[in-house]
Amino acid sequence: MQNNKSKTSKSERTTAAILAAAQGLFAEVGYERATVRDIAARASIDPAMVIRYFGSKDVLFARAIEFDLRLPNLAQTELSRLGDTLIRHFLDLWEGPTSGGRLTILLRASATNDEAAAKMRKMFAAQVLPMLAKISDRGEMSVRAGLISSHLMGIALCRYVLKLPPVVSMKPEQIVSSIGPTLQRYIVGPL
Amino acid sequence: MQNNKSKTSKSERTTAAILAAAQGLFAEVGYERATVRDIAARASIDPAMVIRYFGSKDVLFARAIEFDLRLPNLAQTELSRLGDTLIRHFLDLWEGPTSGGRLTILLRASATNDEAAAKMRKMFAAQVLPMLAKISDRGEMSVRAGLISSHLMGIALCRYVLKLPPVVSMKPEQIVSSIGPTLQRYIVGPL
DNA sequence: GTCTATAATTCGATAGAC
DNA sequence: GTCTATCGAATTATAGAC
Repeated sequence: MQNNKSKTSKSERTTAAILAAAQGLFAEVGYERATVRDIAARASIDPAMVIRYFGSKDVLFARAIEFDLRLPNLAQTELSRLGDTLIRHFLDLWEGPTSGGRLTILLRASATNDEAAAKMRKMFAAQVLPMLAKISDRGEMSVRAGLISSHLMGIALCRYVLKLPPVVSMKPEQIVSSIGPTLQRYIVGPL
Repeated sequence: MQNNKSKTSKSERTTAAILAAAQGLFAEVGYERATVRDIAARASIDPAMVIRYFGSKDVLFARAIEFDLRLPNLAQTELSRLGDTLIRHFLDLWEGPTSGGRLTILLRASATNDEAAAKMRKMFAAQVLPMLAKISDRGEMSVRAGLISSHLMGIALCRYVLKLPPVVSMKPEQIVSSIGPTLQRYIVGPL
């Protein structure tokens, strides 16, 4: 009959619903506490369908954290505003609708799941390091990248996972003006 | 017969062995993946003894993360060296034999376990905030504490949990000289 | 494609012999 | 105090009816 209003088949919509439900639950409670049953319930389908469509919980998890970072092109950024641009982009990433949830999943999981921690290290080596290497040829760029990543990951941890009150209630602009200068120094200043 | 070479009873030694094994496993794989059976195996005792001595896995976990922070007395520190002193003490704490393991347990677990996350928030409110309040009456001390905590937690996460190569291989003195000035600004500088 | 029923493990926790 | 045996609940995953 083909009387669906969209071009997506029912199975495609079901798959998407499962994935969305899984991302939500993984982000909220982590890998181990997010059961297949709970994911199915949130997607309003049968638990058996989750396995049917994805094969296993492990595969579903791998799919849920699958994405690329889309870092900003700092090569086109005014030299004096590198720090500001970096932290602003970071906040947009985490608080945007697309990747925010997946990043929270990954961060939460990487504390106990080695597959997730490995993905973190891989993203660092494959994306963060090259991005910084492009804008500066100062020495010890990997150390600089480490310092920057540490600060940014700490913000994400306190704001989105631990929910430390003062960090949660800070407005994005306040974060930018406070942390931007620090990142600026880590990029081009003295160590 | 009382022919033990030490004054500690066997039950006390067993309890200590269980607690040590639990701390090790909790630190390595987190709360959910550390099973009572594995903990017992590491302590070379029967799984039933774990429950007998501690009542439940939850209680055992609570005992494993039980400690106080012993923060430095910054009130006696030269004003210009507050940042240095803070990061140096932080590193000593994490890399020392006494509390390092427990802190790793707590950090790892707090990503997925709400009890652990609540303890983190409690430690922040009960110890970190008052410490900073003592040395400065500038405005927005809770924001300053949040910035400092974010950076420090990020270092711990990248160095002891995610094991990001450049952060792991940094020497303590390099961390102090890089991050000290940042913390100094977060304590007494402009936001 | 969907769901019921259940297999196969694994978990924390308990009962009771010794 | 210690260990064997096991319970009951929860988990992922599968088989098969519809």
